Amino acid sequence: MITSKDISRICGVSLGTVDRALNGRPGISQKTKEKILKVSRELGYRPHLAARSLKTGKNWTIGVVLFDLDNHYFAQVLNSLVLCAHEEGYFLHLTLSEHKAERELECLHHLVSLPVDGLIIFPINKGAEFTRFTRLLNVPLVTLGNRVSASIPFVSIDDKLAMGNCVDYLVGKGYRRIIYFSPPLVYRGKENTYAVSERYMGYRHGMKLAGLEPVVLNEKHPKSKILELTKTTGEKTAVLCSSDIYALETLSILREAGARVPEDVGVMGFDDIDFLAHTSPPLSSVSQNIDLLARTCFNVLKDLMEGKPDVPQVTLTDHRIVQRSSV
Amino acid sequence: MITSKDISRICGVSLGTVDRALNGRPGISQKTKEKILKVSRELGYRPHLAARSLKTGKNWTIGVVLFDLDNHYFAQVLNSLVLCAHEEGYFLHLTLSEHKAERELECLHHLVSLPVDGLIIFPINKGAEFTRFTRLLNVPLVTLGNRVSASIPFVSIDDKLAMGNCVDYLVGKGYRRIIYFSPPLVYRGKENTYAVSERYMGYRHGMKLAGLEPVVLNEKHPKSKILELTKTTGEKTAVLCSSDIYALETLSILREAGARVPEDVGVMGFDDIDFLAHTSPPLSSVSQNIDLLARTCFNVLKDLMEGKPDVPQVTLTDHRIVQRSSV
DNA sequence: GTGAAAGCGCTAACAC
DNA sequence: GTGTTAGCGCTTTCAC
Repeated sequence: MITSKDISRICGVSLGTVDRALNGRPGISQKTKEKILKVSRELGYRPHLAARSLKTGKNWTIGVVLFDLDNHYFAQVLNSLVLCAHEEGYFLHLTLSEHKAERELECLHHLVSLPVDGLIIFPINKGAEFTRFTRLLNVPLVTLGNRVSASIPFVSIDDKLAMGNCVDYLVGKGYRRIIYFSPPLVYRGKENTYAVSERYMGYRHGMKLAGLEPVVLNEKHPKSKILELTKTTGEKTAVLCSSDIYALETLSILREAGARVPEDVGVMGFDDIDFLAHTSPPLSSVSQNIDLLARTCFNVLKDLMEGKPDVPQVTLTDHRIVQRSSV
Repeated sequence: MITSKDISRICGVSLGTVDRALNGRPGISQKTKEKILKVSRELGYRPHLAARSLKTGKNWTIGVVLFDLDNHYFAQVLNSLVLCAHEEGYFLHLTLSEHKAERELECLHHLVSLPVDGLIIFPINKGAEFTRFTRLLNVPLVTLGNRVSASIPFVSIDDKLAMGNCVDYLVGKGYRRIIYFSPPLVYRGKENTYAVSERYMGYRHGMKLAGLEPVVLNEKHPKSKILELTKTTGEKTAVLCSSDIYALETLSILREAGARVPEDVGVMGFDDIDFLAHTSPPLSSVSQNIDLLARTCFNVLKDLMEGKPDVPQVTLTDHRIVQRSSV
């Protein structure tokens, strides 16, 4: 690697002069400047960014902690985050917690030690202890999707409202039996399930308003239960899923059992991952405007990094129901 | 942030002693060691990794350049790469080129300047000039999927062989008209389409061996062409796609037109992204064992970083045909 | 307009 | 066993 010291030696000038040329600072003659720039171009000089950061305290790096990229939704979010960050000159350091609470803490510790200028996480930890932990990190941090506490900035769609809208939408389509399919209860209590809970509350609330009886499905192996619950009863029935992943699963189970969607049973997802238009029938879902979500998240983080006062603790972005033909 | 200097001041010892305690080097009494460890634990001391790297020359960071995460296949690869890297103590710096050749060069420049210890890229650039460019970076580099030149290590499945296997498989199933659906020609020439070309050659080769006439489809808006080509002709017909993305598109088009899959037309994908089991009918495809691919890629890079001699320039990992019910 | 020197936080060689 | 020091590559202040 070629350093500014090399340049200074070769050009027969001091380090200060090299810096003036390279970083466009005043106090240098046109002639020496050109010479230095020429030499550094020829030698392919590139500043050692870590060394620069060490000196300036600015890293131009954001640390990201997700649990995994299995769910394409997170991959889409990550994709948008990389792009937003890049527009502002930042780069991303990516870590995955694999749904392990302890691992998430390790990831955060590591990122802070790098160091990074800010953190974006989709947290699985929760509670007062984790809040204290994040405060001790002493790095601007924004949470996505799962809220941790009132003191940690949070960006998401309004999951509760969105799921309530889904219920309204289904009711408007004439459904009277709306079965809610959400993740197994195993995770509850252990993991941060804020988004999951919000969506569930939205469902409960919507059902209450519609005067309908909630029916919840959250087995690990839901096949028999789904088939039992969706047996034709004369009432128009739909399975409303807390995530597209479950909607895909439901669709497979129903198809295998020979049930027609949406004629016999309606199915609706949530998150609107890219593939839904290609299922049969194309799945209706709730779209999150991921670009906006990522941009908002990044902007909040930027405000925090710049020390702006009164950064909102909660920022909710839009959602909309995507009508396809599964309900 | 709390530094080793802080610790040394608080404990009333020198920096050298703090370092001996913190990094388990010999030449320190049990007593002072314990004291230093206790204090640093209490203060939540974390070494400044960038400063350490500046001194040691080892960064424990791998730079990654992908074009995007839209195709879930790349998200899955990235997921596996993060996990492999983590097992060996490495972290990933992620950049996206968005299919822009110039941007890919920028990403590489940036990553090298950070600096990183190694690079994993899914290249869109190609040719001698790019080969020279990567050599000048002077950082161990492994390419995934798209090969650049004989001098740059390359890890992938054997795309040509795999696509040839697909043809054999379809022929074995009685298909006599096998239409190949691959990306629009627009990219050819501009972008590195090594993987795409290999797959295409595998198709041509397989068809030749089977004594069948190749039919290729690569329009940007393939709808009318697909419907025309798959009109029942008495011959058993399948659409073999160069990527699952196209298979999903084909499936949608056929469904919309009322064609039955696989009764009227067979469809087969390539890459086996997670969702295929959930389409209707579930899509047959070629599975890449992504974990193995990622691990292999990382191992090759590790060998390069450790300066091992005779690191293979080409490493091909396994593939297998996943039989579902679309053909 | 240019040079010299200090220092970011860390490690490691050397002195005592 | 412990302290001192130099230096990784960079920026920045101060002196000339």
